[in-house]
Amino acid sequence: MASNEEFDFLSDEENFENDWKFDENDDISTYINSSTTPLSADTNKEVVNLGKAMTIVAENNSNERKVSRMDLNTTKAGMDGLDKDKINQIILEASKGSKFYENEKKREKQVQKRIEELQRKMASFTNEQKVKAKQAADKIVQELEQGRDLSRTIVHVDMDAYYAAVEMRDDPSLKSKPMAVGGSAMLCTSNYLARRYGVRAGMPGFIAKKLCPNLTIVRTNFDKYTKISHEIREVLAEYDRNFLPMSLDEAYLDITDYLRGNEGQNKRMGEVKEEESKDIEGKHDTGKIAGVKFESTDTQENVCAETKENDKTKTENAKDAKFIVRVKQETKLVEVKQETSKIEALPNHDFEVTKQVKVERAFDDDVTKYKQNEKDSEGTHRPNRTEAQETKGDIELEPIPLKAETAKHELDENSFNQQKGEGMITVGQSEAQGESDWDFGHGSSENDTSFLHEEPAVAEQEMFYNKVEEVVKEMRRKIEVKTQLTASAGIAPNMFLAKVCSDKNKPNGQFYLKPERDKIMDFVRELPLRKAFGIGRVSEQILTSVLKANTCSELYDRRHLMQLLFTPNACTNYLEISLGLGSTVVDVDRERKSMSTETTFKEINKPEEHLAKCHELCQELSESLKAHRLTARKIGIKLKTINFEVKTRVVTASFPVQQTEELFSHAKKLLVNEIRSSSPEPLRLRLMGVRAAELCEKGMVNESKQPTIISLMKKNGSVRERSISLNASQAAESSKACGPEQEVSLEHGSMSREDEVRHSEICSDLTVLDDHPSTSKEYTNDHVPSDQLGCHNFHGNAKTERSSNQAVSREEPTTFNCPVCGRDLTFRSGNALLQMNRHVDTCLSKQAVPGVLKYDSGQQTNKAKQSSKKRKRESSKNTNRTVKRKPMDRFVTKHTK
DNA sequence: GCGGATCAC
DNA sequence: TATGGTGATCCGC
Ligand SMILES: Nc1ccn([C@H]2C[C@H](O)[C@@H](COP(=O)(O)OP(=O)(O)OP(=O)(O)O)O2)c(=O)n1
Ligand SMILES: [Mg+2]
Repeated sequence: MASNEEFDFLSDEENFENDWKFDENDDISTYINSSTTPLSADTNKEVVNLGKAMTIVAENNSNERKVSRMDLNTTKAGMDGLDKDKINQIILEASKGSKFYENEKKREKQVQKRIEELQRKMASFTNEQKVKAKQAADKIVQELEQGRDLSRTIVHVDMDAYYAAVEMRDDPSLKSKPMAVGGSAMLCTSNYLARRYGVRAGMPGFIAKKLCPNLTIVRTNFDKYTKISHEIREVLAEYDRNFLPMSLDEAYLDITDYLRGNEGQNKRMGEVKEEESKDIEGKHDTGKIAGVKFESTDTQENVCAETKENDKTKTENAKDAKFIVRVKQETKLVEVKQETSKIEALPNHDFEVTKQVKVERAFDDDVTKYKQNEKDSEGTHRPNRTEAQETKGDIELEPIPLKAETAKHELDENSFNQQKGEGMITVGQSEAQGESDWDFGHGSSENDTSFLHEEPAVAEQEMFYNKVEEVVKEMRRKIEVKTQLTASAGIAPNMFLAKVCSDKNKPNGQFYLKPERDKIMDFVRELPLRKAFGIGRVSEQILTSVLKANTCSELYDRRHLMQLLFTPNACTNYLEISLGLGSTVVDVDRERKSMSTETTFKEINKPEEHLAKCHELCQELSESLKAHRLTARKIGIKLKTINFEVKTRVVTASFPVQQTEELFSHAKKLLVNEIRSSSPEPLRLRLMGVRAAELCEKGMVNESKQPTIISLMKKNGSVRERSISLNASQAAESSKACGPEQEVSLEHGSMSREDEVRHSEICSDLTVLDDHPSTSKEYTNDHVPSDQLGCHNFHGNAKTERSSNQAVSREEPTTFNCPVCGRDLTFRSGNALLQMNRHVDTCLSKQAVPGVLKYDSGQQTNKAKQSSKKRKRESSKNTNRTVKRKPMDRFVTKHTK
C-alpha cells in the first residue's frame, strides 16, 4: 500500500518535471496587462480556460522552477476571481533577475528540501506507528474538546482598506480609481478597485503599476490614520473599556457587560471612557505612532509599516483593525460529551469510531471556568477509555490515501464529521446519552437565560443572537458616522474564528458564527488553512504538499501523520485550528520583550560607514528606550546583505544599558566581528538594525551612572501567567549555513560595568561623534568610489591612498582606520590585513575584565515559556478583567520626524 | 542561549 | 528606479 502511494506520488512529480521545461518561447508580452482592464478571471477566459498543462507551462516558462513564494496571495478580501496565473506571470516578469528574486529562489529551494525530508520521513512510517499516533492525536483532540468554550462572544472588527479609505475620504476623486497607499517601493494597502488588478499590501509599487498602469499611489499620512484611529477607539471604548487594539485599525473588545445590562455597564463605561481617553491622549502626545518610520529623505520612498511598538502580545489573530469583543453569556448548564474514536486501519481507509459520553459539566462565569479546568485535568488522566477497542492491528494501513480526492469523502464522513460527536457541548440539560452526540446541535449555548429544559430557551437564544448582531451593527454604524469610514466585523466564540469571520463579508459587512459546535464545524470544514492565523506561505505549502491538506477537515483527517511529522506544539496548534478552537481570552498586556530599529539603505560596504550607520541606529534605539524607561541587557544587530541574506547577532551585557554609547559599544563589537568575518570581502549591506532585549523597566538611568539595583520587579503583583502562544506550528530549518565563523568572539558579559562604559566612551569618541580628524573626514566623505566595493574591509584610509584593494595585500606601508578605536594605524611588513585584524582583536578584548557586577535580571526571566498547556483555557480567570492594561502602549510608535 | 526561519500587520 | 519595519515565536543545535 505504502509503496503504491509512493509510486503514484513519484509519478506525479515526474510529470510535472517534464512539463515545466518546454515552451520557452512563450511570449511574455502577452501577459503584460497593458490595458486598464481588471485582471479578473472572466475577462481573460482564454488564459483561464487553458488546460492544466498549459497553465503549468506558463508558470514555468522561464525555464526555472516556479517560485511559488512570490505568488500573489488571493486569500485576502476583495481578491476573489482574479486571474492568478496572469498576475503571477506579471509579477514574475517584473522580478526575474533581481537580487530579491534570486534570494527568493534560494529560499524556495530550502523549503522544498524541507518538504522532501518530511515526505521521506512520512514514507517510512509503519502501520504501528500510525496507529499509535492516531491514538495520541485523538487523546489530544479529546482534551481540546473538553476545553472548548462557547460561552464567549468575540467580535473582531476590521476597518476596510484602512489607509486607502482614509485617503479616499479626504479626496473623493480617488474613490473611482484604483489606488494604493505607500510608495513606489512598497505599498501599505490598496483600495478595492486596485485589488481587482491584484494590487495589495506588501507589494512593491513598481510592480503594482505593471499590474495596473492606472494605479494612483498616494503617500502615507500616519498622523491622519492615528488621529482617526483614536476616534474609532472612542467608539470602541463605549462597548468595552478593555478593548484590545492590535494596530491602528484593529482591536479586540469585550462587550460582555455591555450586552448584559446597560445599566451597570453604562456606569462602568463612563469611567472607562475617561481613562481610555486619557490614555489615548497621552500616547498621542508622545507623537509616536504605529510604527511607521518614514524616511523623509527625498529620494527615499515611504514605506509602510504599521507596527512599531505593537506589543503584539496577543497571539490570537490580529489582522487589521479588528476588535474582539468577548461577550459573556449567561450560560447555564453545559454538558460535554466526549467520544473516543479509534482509528482502525482498515483497508478501505475507514476509521472506526466509538462514541462515549465522558464528562458532564457546567459553565457559567468565571467560577464555572475553574470547574472546567479541573475537569480538564481530570479528563486528561482519564484515558480509561482505552476500553474502546484498539485497533485491530491487522490491517495495513495507510488509511490515508494520498489522493485527496478519493479520500476526501470517506475521510470526511468517517473522520472529520464524526468528530462532531466528540466532546460536544450542549446547553441545557438535556441529557444525553451517547447518542445525542450527533444531534446535539439543538440547544447550544449560552445566552439563554433559561435554565434547563426551558422550551423558551430557543426563542431567547434567538433574541440574544439578534441582540449581538444589532450591537455590533450599531458599533460599526457609530464608527462610520464618526469617521466616514466603514468597518467589518466577525463575531464568534473565539478569536481565531472571529478573525476569519470578519473577512467573510469584508467590505462593510459582518458575520456571526454562532456558538454552536456543529455550526462551527460546518464553518471550518472547508476553510482554507491559509486563513488560519499562524499558517502562512510556508506552512501552507508544507501542509499541502506533504499532508495533502488544504482545509481544516483535511488537516483533521491527517492528524495521525501530524503527530509523527511535527512537534507537539505544532500538532496541538494544528488540531486546534482543525477543530475551530482558539483563544477566548483577550489577555491584554504582555510586556514588550524587545525594541528595535532597522533601516534599509543604498549599499554600504565600508567599515566606517557601517559603524556610522550603526551609531545612528543606536541613537534612535536609545531614544526609544528612554522614552519607555527601559534598559536592555541584550543587544543585537541585524544585517541584510545586498543579496537579501539576513544575519543576526546578539550579546548579553553584564548590566542593562540604555545610553547610545553603551548600546553602540556592544553593537559595534558584533558588527566589527561580522565585518572581519567577511574579510577580505567587504560587507555589502542593504539593511542594518539594532535590537534591545531582556528589557528592564527602569527609570531613566542617570546619565552614565549607577543603575542602582533597582528592584524593578514588582512584577509579582500581576501574575501574567497567561499569555497564549499562538502558533506553534512554525518549524525552522534552523541554522545551517552558518559560515565558518572566525572565532573572534569576545567574551561576552565579562566586562565590568565601568569598563564597558569606559570602553564605549572611548570608542564612540573616536569613531563617530568626535571630531577626531582622521575619522571625521571619513564620515563626511560621501563620494566613495564605487569601485571600492571590491575592496577589503579595512581598507587603507587615505593616508597612503592608492587603491585600497591592493594596499592590503601589498608590502608597502598601509594605513588602516581601526573601526574600534578609531585610530589610524600603519603597517609596513608582511600581511597588513592580518596585522590589522590582530590589532582589532586586541582593541576589542583590551578592556575585558573578569570582574563583574551582576544585576539580577530576575524579573523577566521566564515569562516566555508558557507551556502550551497553560495556554488557552484558564480563560477569564477574572483577574483579567480587572487587571489594568495598557493597550494603547502597543500603538505608540516611533515617529521619526 | 543563539541564530535562522516564519508570521502578522 | 529596483522588494519595508517592528515584534514575536519556534526549533534545532
Ligand atoms: N505586509 C503588510 C501587511 C499589512 N501591513 C499593515 C498596513 C495595513 O494597512 C495594515 C492592515 O493590513 P490589512 O492586510 O488588513 O489591510 P487593510 O486593512 O488595508 O484592508 P482590508 O482589511 O480591507 O483587507 O497592516 C503592513 O504593514 N505590511
Ligand atoms: Mg484591515
